Amino acid sequence: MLDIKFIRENAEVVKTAVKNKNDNADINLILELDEKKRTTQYEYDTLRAEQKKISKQIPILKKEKKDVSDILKQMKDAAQKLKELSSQTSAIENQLHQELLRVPNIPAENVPVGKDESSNRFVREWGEKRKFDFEPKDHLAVAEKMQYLDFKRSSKLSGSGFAAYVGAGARLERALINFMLDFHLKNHDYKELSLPFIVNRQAMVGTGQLPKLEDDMYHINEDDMFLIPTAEVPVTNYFADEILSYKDIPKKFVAYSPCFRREAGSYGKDTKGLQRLHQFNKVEMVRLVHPKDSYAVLEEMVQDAEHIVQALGLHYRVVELATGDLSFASAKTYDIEVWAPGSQKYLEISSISNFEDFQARRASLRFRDEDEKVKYLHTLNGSGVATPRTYIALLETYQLKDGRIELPEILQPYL
RNA sequence: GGAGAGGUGACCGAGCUGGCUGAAGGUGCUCGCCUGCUAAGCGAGUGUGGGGGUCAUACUUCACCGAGGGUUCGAAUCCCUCCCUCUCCGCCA
Repeated sequence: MLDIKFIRENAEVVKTAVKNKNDNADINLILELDEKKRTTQYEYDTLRAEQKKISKQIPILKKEKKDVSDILKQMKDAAQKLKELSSQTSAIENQLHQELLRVPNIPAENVPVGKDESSNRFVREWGEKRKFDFEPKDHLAVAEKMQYLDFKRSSKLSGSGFAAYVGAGARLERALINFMLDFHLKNHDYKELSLPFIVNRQAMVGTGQLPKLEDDMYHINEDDMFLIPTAEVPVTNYFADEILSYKDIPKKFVAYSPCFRREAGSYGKDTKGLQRLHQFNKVEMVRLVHPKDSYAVLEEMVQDAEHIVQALGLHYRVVELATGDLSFASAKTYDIEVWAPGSQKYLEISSISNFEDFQARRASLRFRDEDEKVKYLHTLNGSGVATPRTYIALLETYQLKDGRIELPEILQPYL
């Protein structure tokens, strides 16, 4: 969420940002509601102050045995008027709040402006595309030969968009998760969290999935709860509504979770095999940091994720997202795309974002700084990394001519 | 699911026979004093959010005592609904 004061004073900046993000939030409506809210509230505050003042006199007058029936009568009218004003104010306030929750975060200054991923900026790459002396198969073909996956049977259970990992194939998936968690714990000094995979509405609002992206979330009607689309949600909201001390930060967490996404409106788009699933596993990094550090930390997190891909010996490239490709809540995002030689394309396996104070404001994540002032934290998160597409890259990169695969040494202890 | 207890400021904890309570006391924190250093001690200050006001302070006002309603001139205090925590019982693993 953006600060209403900031919007009030920088309306044009915000409007440009909204446009660059291909969003349609109505800033004029917000300004109007803000104005209206302040007027109504001022009226309420003034009358209420008067009411309190007079109310305080009543017991004193009574003590002096004076007649207060006139005052009481007059106060009754004031009370009625106050009731009206207060419900008016809260109605406006509510509407304003709902509108504010729909305003996207402002892209950071150096983010390339552009309407979609075609404007993304290449940052760097690592390794190179593996060369084969035979025609490399795609991951589905490899998986079939190895009997790692069974989509026919998973669809019997849950329809399309779900995977069944079988035998050594299931083990490889689990190996990846454990390897990545251990790697971050040992080499990057993260603290592991294992949190609920089902969260309430407030948590989803806190990280910015709601209200805009509700259609893409799995909702449990009976309890008004949601299956998490990423561990970012429970982990980031972990300290919601608290005021930490500057001594308590930075926080550095890594968490494994399954991720549930309805992927509404993405039919047929790169959905083959493991590419796009309604349920997949991911190891997520989350940082809660002092505002002055967040951009340095962003760079660090990209490298934390890169180290994983490097350890697996997979060729990848890093791109910086253009404004139009940034997510709703993000101010700046890097993607890591791994090379899948069988499919002959790069697959996004990690998205690392700085949200600045956007999520912190929604979830009320604050800290008391050295100067005693209460400030919003900056939040960041990044995949470290998502398993299905890493799985694809592994199968395709390490396949042998005879159809078997030879996985990197570093995974061996987990297999 | 049933019975009981409870949810108050960064934290702990009073108040809960309605007005003098934004809220005692303590801890923590900040500043000062004291101390050879450390610890202890002494003094002062210290809630969050919004509005008005100011160059900025000052000042002023409103909201907030789990959430939402209600009663009342006036509610942390009374009533209703819901949520959460703890203890016991039941149920399932």
